[in-house]
Amino acid sequence: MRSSVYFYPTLKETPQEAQIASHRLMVRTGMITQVTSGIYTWLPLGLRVLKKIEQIVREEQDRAGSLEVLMPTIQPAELWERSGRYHDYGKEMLRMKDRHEREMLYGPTAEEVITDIFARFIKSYRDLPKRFYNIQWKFRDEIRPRFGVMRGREFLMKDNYSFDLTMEGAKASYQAMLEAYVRTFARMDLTAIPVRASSGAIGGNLSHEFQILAETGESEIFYDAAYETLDVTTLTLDRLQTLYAAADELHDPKTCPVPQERLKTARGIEVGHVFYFGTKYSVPLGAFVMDSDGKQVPVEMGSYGIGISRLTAAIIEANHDEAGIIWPESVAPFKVGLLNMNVKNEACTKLCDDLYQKLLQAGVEVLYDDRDRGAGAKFADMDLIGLPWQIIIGPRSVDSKQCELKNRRTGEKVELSLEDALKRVSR
RNA sequence: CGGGGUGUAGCGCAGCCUGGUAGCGCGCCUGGUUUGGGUCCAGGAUGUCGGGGGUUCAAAUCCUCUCACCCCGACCA
Repeated sequence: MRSSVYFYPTLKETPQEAQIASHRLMVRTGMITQVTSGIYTWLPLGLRVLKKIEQIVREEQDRAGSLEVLMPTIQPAELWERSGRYHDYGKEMLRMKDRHEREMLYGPTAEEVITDIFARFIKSYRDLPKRFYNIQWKFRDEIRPRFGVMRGREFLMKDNYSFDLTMEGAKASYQAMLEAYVRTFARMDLTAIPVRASSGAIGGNLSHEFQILAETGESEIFYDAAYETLDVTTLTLDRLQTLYAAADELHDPKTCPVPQERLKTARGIEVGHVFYFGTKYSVPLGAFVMDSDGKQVPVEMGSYGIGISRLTAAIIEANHDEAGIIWPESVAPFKVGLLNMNVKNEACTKLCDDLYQKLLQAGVEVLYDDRDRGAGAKFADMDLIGLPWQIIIGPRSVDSKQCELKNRRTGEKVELSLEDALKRVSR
């Protein structure tokens, strides 16, 4: 993509409403722009990141044996009256009426819709287990939206719902999701620790939140120091249940089993939440199957959320410096920034254009800064946007046939041939 | 919802106390200059001063109502 035709309105100054690093940087890089409180437009650069995160989440959900569906953003109140949540949910639910005066709502979550679908189509234990997920915009009319997309009112969430015949089956689903989550976050270079949590409005009795440790996290968490040396890739539910980690609302110093010297405290950003809630929805919404004895039994359910739009902000919180964002390669909007130091120098521009074409042919996602701007402005913009690699070509490259390759994270710069730079970023 | 704050050019802000021609920096446009860390020079454009009502000869400024946004808290994926 050429900068001259792309759209990423970068700002030198920080808009006053942006208080935390991720919000500041998302606005300054032109990833998002606010429409009204807690509601944002995703501009091209931000949307690329959002889609990459979404795709990683999707791949890991698929790998875990879940089936993607797409449920609507608007739901009828009637469904929620059946589950009993229409009145319980309170003001956080955005309600509206259609032209026939029927009560509708902008879905804050989708237990009712998916459970109803299950109930209508699945009748036998032989069809279990089943897990359905969808990646869709949700709306919760937060009391106080803040921190940009970290706590927006409209947000993109992956929500997965598991249906099992037995509680043991439900625990296996829960375990599968735990594993999927660990893999998902690891692919974004994030370490998210699962902590015990209250199950809130969704209800149930087994629940973990995935927290990314960050200064600006909204919740305080308490955890066993053993977490710090934990190999999350082999984490099982049983092992997890022996470890102590709790968010502030569940932590009680009097009953905490961890000795003081091993108890750690930190702030965390909740990026995922897993629940087991048994038959809370299957009974009222009629999600019963016939078991092998010919009896109708309600299915055991769980639900599993990942805040995709929030993850964008959380990744930035965990990956930035004074100059700007430092994207992990897996979610970077482009892998490489190509900087033409002097667009009026024809030989220099030809070198850049040629390398740009080769990068495209090699399938490398590249943002080519071909604008007629000062060198300093280009460096500053590129550091701000935080693409993992920068290839810098100037008039001096014309004779030397060398360019500079800079690693945004380490700041390391090396002089090398154009061919070697191409090879280096193509792998 | 309680407490606090802010609305003046696209962005960041000054002006308001003490009423009298609406300003600065960045950005934007034109021309030139510069081109390896936000070049420099000259010229230029851009405002329902959040909105309504009031006081006054005169309101960005005073009074009043209202709207929006932000921060702290309670709440929460």
